[in-house]
Amino acid sequence: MTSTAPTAATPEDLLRGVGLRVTAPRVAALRAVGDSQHATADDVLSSVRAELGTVSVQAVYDVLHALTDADLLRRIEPAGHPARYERRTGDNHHHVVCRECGAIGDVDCSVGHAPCLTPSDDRGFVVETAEVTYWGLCPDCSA
Amino acid sequence: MTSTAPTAATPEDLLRGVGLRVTAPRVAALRAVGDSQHATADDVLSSVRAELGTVSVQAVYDVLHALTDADLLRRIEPAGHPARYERRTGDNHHHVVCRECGAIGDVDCSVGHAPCLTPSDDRGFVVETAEVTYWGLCPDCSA
DNA sequence: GACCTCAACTGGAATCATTCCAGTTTACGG
DNA sequence: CCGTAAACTGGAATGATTCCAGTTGAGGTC
Repeated sequence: MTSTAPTAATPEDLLRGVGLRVTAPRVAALRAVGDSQHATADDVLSSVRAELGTVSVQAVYDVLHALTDADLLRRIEPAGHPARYERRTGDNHHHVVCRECGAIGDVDCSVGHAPCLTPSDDRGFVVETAEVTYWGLCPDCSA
Repeated sequence: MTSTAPTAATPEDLLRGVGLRVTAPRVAALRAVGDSQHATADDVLSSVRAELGTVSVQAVYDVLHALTDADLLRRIEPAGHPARYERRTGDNHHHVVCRECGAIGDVDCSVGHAPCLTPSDDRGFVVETAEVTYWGLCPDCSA
């Protein structure tokens, strides 16, 4: 039982919706990320293998890339920790990352309307996105 | 020797100031990072070797860690790119990172007083720092 | 100014997430 | 039901960084 959002679309529908072929690894991966918040590629690999049997490492990376490119998943890459994936896309929310174990929590943009979104001086860069990361210790590790 | 203004501290003074032994690799690394803004470990390795001859890879990583721990350097770790180091520490300024080449620019905190510094909901995490990264294309790569 | 000790350095092997490659399978439009 | 591009397989390679065991040297002590 997943989040009963207005978009209660099945993985199959989601894939078709963005014009991607419906394959077992993709369906399984999409479900795996939905079930466990902020799963790593390795987590996804385990889940998918548990469900389907033999699936190559490469397949999972391919799938995660395809889904990320199609905006069905969002990739989070905290410095010093393997990348993690989540289903919440589109809303620009941020993350708290545990320095110890790499655990991640979602944080909605506090000031309401994307605060730091425009740099004071863009240094000639064409800025596309702003990303806020909070670093600290998760409940478990701060014991 | 000439005891100059406190702001114009030599690498040697900086090292002694934080209680670190003064060694050739450290002095050279400190200078290398100061000269080229946002140098990678590899950049530093090259500079240090150009100055001193043979220096081990490990020595440079050790040095960069020691200097970062002592707050003489700040480490920036942009997702998908090797870590970079800078001399500006203490002030919480942020960075623009080029998606293409990994080039980095400094950005002072726009809204003046650390805007997103407190998450709306800390999820039980003990939050220590907030980090803002702007992603885009540098002047060269946006051509 | 020689001595001692632990921090710092050497060099080579190992790690880990991720990607590259060449060949095989499969979804799905025609 | 067929053909083809897109997906997947499995194994080797990459690249930044770290681990390890042994050697060197900075700087306090006498």
